[in-house]
Amino acid sequence: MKNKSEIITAKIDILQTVYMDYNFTDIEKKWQNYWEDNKTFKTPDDLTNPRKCYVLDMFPYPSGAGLHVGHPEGYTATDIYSRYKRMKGYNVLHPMGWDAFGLPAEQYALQTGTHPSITTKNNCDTFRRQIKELGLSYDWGKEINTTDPHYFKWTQWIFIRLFNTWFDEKLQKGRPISELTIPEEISKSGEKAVSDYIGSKRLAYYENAQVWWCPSCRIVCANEEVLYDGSHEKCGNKVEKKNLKQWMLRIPLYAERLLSGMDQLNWPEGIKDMQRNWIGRSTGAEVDFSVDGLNEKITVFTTRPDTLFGATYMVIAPEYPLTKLITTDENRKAVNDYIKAASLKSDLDRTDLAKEKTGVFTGRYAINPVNHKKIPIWVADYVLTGYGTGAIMAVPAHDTRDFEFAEKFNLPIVCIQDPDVSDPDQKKKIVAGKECWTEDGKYINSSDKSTGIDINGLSKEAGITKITTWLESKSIGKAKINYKLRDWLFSRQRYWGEPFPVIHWEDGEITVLDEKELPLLLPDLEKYLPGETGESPLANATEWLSVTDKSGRKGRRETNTMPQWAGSCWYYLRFIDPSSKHQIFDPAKERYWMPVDLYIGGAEHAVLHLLYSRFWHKVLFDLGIVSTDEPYTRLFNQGMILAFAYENETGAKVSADLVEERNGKFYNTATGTEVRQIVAKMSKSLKNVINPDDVVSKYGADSLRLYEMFMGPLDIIKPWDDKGVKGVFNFLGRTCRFFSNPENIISGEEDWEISKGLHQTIRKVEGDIENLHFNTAISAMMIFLNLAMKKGRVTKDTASVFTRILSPFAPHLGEELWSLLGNGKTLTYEPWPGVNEEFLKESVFEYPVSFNGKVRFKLELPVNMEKEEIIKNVLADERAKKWLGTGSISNIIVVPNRIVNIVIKTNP
RNA sequence: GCCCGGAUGGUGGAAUGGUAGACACGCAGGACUUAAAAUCCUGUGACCAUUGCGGUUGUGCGGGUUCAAGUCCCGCUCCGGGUACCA
Repeated sequence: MKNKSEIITAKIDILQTVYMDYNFTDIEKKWQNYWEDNKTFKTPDDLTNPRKCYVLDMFPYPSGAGLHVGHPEGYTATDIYSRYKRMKGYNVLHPMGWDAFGLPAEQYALQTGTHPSITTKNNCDTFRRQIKELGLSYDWGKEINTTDPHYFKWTQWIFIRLFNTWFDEKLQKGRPISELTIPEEISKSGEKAVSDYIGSKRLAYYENAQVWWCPSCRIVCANEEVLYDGSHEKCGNKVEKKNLKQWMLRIPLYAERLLSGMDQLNWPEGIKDMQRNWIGRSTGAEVDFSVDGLNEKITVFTTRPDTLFGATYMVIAPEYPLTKLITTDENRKAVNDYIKAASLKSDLDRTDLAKEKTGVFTGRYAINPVNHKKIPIWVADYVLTGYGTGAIMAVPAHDTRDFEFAEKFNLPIVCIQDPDVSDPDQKKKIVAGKECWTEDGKYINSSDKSTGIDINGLSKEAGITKITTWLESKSIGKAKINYKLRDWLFSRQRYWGEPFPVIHWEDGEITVLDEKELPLLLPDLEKYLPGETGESPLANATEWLSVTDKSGRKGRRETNTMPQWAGSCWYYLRFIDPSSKHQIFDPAKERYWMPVDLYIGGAEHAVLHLLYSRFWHKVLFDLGIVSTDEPYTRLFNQGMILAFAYENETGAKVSADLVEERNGKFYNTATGTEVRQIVAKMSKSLKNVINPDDVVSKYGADSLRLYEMFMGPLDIIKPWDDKGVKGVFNFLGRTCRFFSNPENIISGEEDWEISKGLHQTIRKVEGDIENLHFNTAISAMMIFLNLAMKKGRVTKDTASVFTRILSPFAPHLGEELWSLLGNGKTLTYEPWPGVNEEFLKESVFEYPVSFNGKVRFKLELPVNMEKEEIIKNVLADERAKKWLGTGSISNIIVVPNRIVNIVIKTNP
């Protein structure tokens, strides 16, 4: 028997467990289990629904560190969008998988002997668990893993297609190699010439390439990975140049298609610009300079052939093929030393404007075709082999870096453009070649009797046209479009990557495997260490390596593996039909789901991944394998999430666990000195890494999701602030307590103000989801909750509507409230509430009345009032008289339902 | 150097050329509590005035367009990211 007070306490306890507490841990577990058991997010098989939406995340590399708070940012955004689209009646494809080849698993294998596949599996398990705990609505039946042979079989299959495709420049289209016409003079020259010709057309080719080699990682680095100081981005050690046989892909052939395809895409303009700049199209001309005393010519690319008369010297890159031939004996040692020194510098280092120009004279001269003048040929490392022809003509009078070089080495400077400057002294200096003039001007000093060309007095456009036509007529030059984009180096000397389905035969022939032989599996190895010479670890797999064909010809498998890009170039296609055994995917499904409607990921992939992926997609499109020309219709880049970090007066970083806050200031607990709070990338060394697991256990997954969306616009860089999580946690707690309390839910007619607020909220949230403005959507829901709490009660219909619009953001709480409202099953497929315009109509508007642009008072008037009436009412107001004072009205602006502005002229 | 972003209270941020600072954090005060936490209520750009009404100023800096500018234009500064002596 209990006494009275005990009974009361017990009652309160029950009430609290029923509706007073926001018990997120139980709620989230319960609904995650429900979704899993009921396969709630299984992708619909019905391909007749015309409304489809393919929502894709950039799939993660499953690192050993587990999920980072940066991951859920994009994942939550796509999840909200997916859940919203389901409620809008769309068939939604929203998958997740693992980009699991890569260096860390291999390095771990080197250290411990653990096979990378084991490490990878463990990491994937951790990632999957963490992602599931966030309540993300992925169809786990569509999970893929790039290291799974069922997956990389098709990566190899695509490689074979790249190998067997050539680009028809006339049609601007990739075509099967069997459709390549061999020119007669080539077929006459024998089998070798024919196969060389075919090889020169394939999109994938094998060639000796000079590459950056990191001796520490024993890996070739892409140019993009070499840092300013010549060190490797990944490990920080110095890299060096090395010649290795490499697989290359001819991506520049698709430059025009990659450029024009972007016009119709709904991508951020900044990202499109970055891709355009990376492709780097420039129009100009190629001009041949003959070399004095040798039967050779050097071709240069220039965007300004009109400045040929100002070309007073020529520069070739140290790696230029003719450098040795051109160099005279007396200059040979200096040139050789220079080439050696240049080979140790990174491109960034070589091309840094702030650095002192270096170069050596070859001892040889070239002939300027416009005036037959002899101009010296220099070698300088600021000219790169990768761009243009690896040789330039220098016009020092009108190019600052050529000018600097010419001044330093005392080379002639000839001004050929009339400078448009008012200062006569400055003009004199420029014309005399003592100062550089980089703007345009009418040509001077630009004619020659011996060649008959004269462009003096012409403007830039006319000059370019005239010179180019003249060069073409003399067959010493031609108009040319040049691209910055280079062939893509597509092989790595690694173990943990897709093996190339390629055999090198003893007679020199290179063949690809037959489709039936795929997948070509990785051999099991005991040693994962690559050779010091640049040999891949696969060279250790002696049994796997050697092959013999039917006629007894011996061959060796390719030992390079594909880069990590390979698997991520086409994964969005496999998600469509991941278990397909005998084809890459079912074409009917591909036609239904493609293109990807929304693709969200980090801006760090703005260029490389997205460009490579678009390139593969276009090849597959040309071959009729996919049905769309572009893979991703709409792209969005989330901004990085940073964290607070601390530094002392000298700028030295202080570990976050050594910092305490007192009265808004921060102190180093070890030294007692004050430190400054800054915002920096999360890193182990700063001890400012936020683990999503900790946030989930403290506040719940819904709070983590909501906070990541509430922090600010999705695309900006923003710092994580633990205090901020409390704000959204409070909101969810209030929501839970308010809507789960039966006393607050009434039947009958809804209060007009609440209805109005509710429909405003539906409209705002809907528009904001479409535009990915999740922060303001959440704020709109907070405003509604504040209103509802002020009013104290809402109808069941209102509760039902609010629960549904909240559910894409906080799905666990959404489901819980939905079931408390008496619904038996998930709200995933419940219809998105419609907006009733009746509630949004206003009868009055509170006009801000301003005088000379400054708002002075407010006046409520009917919305449909005529302008004249409004003016009359405003001027009749006592307060207007005060602000008019003694001034006279010169104008009155009335913007209906917006503002009234009275312009006053002050009387003296 | 060039390209792309960005700069709004103590903090994160809001604002179709039309009331700057929504929403939230933090802070201050109050209620509840033995107390604390939690929760709820009120206030909160700065300056001046204050009994009350209120006034001045304010979106990195300097100009401009406009009846009206955080927003558009021109010129800068600083910060972040990318990066090719790109000929």
